[in-house]
Formats: sequence, C-alpha cells, structure tokens
Amino acid sequence: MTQRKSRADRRADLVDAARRAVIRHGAEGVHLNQIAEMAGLTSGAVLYHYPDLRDLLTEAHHAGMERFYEQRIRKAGGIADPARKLITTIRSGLPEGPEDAGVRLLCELGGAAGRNPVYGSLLTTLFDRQVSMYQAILETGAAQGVFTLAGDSETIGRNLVALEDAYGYRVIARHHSIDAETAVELVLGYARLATGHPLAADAPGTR
Amino acid sequence: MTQRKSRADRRADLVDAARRAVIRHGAEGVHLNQIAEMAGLTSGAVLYHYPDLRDLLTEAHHAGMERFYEQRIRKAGGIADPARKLITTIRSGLPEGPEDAGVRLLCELGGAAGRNPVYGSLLTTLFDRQVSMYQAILETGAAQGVFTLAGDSETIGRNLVALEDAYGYRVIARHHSIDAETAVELVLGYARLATGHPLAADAPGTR
DNA sequence: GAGTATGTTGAATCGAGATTCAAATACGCG
DNA sequence: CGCGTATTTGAATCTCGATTCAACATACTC
Repeated sequence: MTQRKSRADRRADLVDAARRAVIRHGAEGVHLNQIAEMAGLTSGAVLYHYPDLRDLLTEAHHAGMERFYEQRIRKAGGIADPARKLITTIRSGLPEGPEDAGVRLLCELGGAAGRNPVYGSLLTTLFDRQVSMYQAILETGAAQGVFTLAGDSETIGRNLVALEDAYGYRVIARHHSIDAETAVELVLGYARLATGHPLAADAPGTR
Repeated sequence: MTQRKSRADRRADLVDAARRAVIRHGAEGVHLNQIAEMAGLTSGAVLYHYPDLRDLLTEAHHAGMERFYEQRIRKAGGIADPARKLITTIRSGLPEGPEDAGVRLLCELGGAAGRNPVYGSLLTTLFDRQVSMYQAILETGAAQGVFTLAGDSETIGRNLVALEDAYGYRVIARHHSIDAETAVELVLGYARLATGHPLAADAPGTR
C-alpha cells in the first residue's frame, strides 16, 4: 500500500496532482482516475479526501494561479531598477515554451471561465493582481524619471497583461511564427512604446 | 418524424448545431445528445452522418471561425476611410457582451488548442488572417498619410489581434471592470498610440 | 403508384468512469 | 505490544453517454 499520510499532507498532494492532471488532460476533460494515478493512489482514496471532485479542481486551479503569481513576484523581487524589473516581469508572464505548465493551466481555464463563474472569478482576480503589479513598476519608474508613460498606468498595465495572455496562448498553440522569444519581444515592443524607455533586452542566458 | 433532408443539407445543419452546442457546453464537455437535440434529431441520426464525432466538431469549429472572420470582413467592407475602417474592425473583433457566440467559441478553443494540434492550427490560421487584415488597413492609412505608424505594420497588427483576444476573454469571463465598451476603448487606445491618429469613437448607436 | 434508395427512430447493448463500501493496512498512542 | 482510529484498497455496483441495428418513414424514380 502507498505510504499513508496525514489528512493535510494528502490533501496538499492531491491538489498538486489535480493541477498536473488538468494541465495534461484539460480543465473539463480530466478524470478522477487520472488524478488518482498522478497522486499514486486509487480513486477511492481521492474520494475519501474530496467527496466532491469540483472542490478539488477548484483548489487545484486556485493553487496553480497562486503559484504562477508568486513566482512572478519572486523573480522580480530583488530588482530595484524599474527598467530591468519591467523586463524580468514581462518574461515571467510568458511561457518558456509550448509545454510551460503555469501558462497551460491558465489557458485551460480561459475557455471554462465563460461557463463557470468560479473559474471566471479566479481569472479575473489574477488579472487584476497582475495589473496592479505592473502599475507599481510603472509608477515607480515614472516617479524616478526613467519612464515617460504614454497613458495612465492602469491602461498600460492592463495592456501588458492582455498582451502576455494572448501571446501566451499563441505559444501554447505552437504558432509557427510566434515562439517564446518572439512573444517576449512583442510585449517588450509595446512596453517601449508605452514607457518611452529602450528596455534593452537582457543578455541571453540571463534570467 | 423530423422532416427528412438531403445529406448535404443535414450535414450543414449538424455543423451548425454542433457549433451552438459547443458554445453552450464547451469544446470538450459537449455530448452527442446535446448536439442531436440542438439539431432536432436523435443521436442515431447524428452518427449516421458523422460516424466519428471528432470530424463533426472539427468542422463546427472551422465553420465558427470562418463565420467570425467573414463577418469582420463584411462589416468593414464598404468603408473607405482607413480610420473609420480601423475603428469598425476593432469593434467587430470584440464580443458584444458576455454571451457573444462568436467570441465564446474562440475562447472555448483556446484551451484545447494546446493539446489538440488541429484546433491549434485552426486558431493559428485565424490569427494570421486577422493580422493580415489589420496590416492592409494600416498600410493603406500610412500610404494615404493619415496614419503615422509607430512600428512595422505586422507588429502593430499582431498586437491589435492579441489585445482583442485577451480582452475578449475578459468580457466573456464577466470581468467586473472590463465590459464590452471598455474593451473597445482599451484596444482603440493602443491603436491611437500605434497610428498617431485620434480615431474618434463612432457616435453611440452607429454600427 | 410500386419499387428502391436514403434518412430517421428507438430500443438494446456496450463500456468507461464514478461511486460505494467492507475489508485490509498502517500509524499513533497508551 | 496491542488497541483504536484514520487511511487506503479493490472489487462490486451504478450511471450515463456512446454505439449498434432492425424496423420504419419519407422522398425520389420510372
């Protein structure tokens, strides 16, 4: 029998297993057995902890978005220079490639959000938080005189998040002419226009 | 018994029924019986015309995208002035509200595109065609001297399509602060920045 | 208007996945 | 150690949608 675990530990495992299963099989195409397998358990054990699968899936999506957002904050955390911070943040919002787990999860959610209010609200919240994150960077840069904003920070922030989203979808769908690097360059292009700053790309390999 | 129809007519009906069923139930959550009901038939009749459901769904998605694209072309068709043409085109790429059928279908497809190469390729093609459509408008405007492009037309076109996509998702997900009108205004804002043209909004009610 | 081809139904069957639950197992604690 | 409880299994059952197909209905042909 599989190693027995405490309730809290097992539930955390299951949330993570569900997250990975959704990425592989889709937000609505995922099956109980697939989640169980990911967690190294049988379906009965999953039901024991989550009698209603929807609860588990909601927690999984929530956790996935939280992880995505936290990672962005962390990557840009130590950077003081607004320009470099903006570049790093933009990079962290785009997938590293078509298999990028974080972005795939968000894409899966997008379609379902129109029919499922809970998912819609999760994505809406994430969007707003990301906009605020960008606003903080933009305003700091403007205050220091390094950015000359071509509009209010909310609008620019929204557009940055929107572009990330849309190009993320393109990369995940394996668009032939928009790979991960091109996507970064496209968003950076808009950021240059909106901040009046050249935003020189990092040296390759710098992450 | 339901009115009997020719093979071609019935298949066209089914493609349309499938399109509507997907919009209501999701690209992957849709069931044979739902499609049959939409078409006013029984499941057996659907299988008679489409032994493999995936073929029907692929045709439905294809038809939905074609319809979306054609509608855009048609709405902007008679307009000569590049600025008005650009405004109309932007409007036609955004949903009229959270229930907008055309955009909902595209959103449904987005998530599945990462796992289903056929869907990915459909969306990629649509994206490219929309970019070309914008490029034509932008280049015409630039040639006439009414637009001063802030970059190459391909980049601007890509960003316009990307912004439409992303804000379309927001509207469909019922974002509290981004409704259909706000979305139009956000994309128009970028278009102004990119073309150097004021792009005065149409008088309300003008469509 | 009989004959034939084609489209449609509805009931039977199939099968995959969800759900239940008694039994088995592992762990904590005295 | 051994008791009691929480966790997990695995097989049985349930459910629902897909699939099959013989019978029926409609339209076309001559």
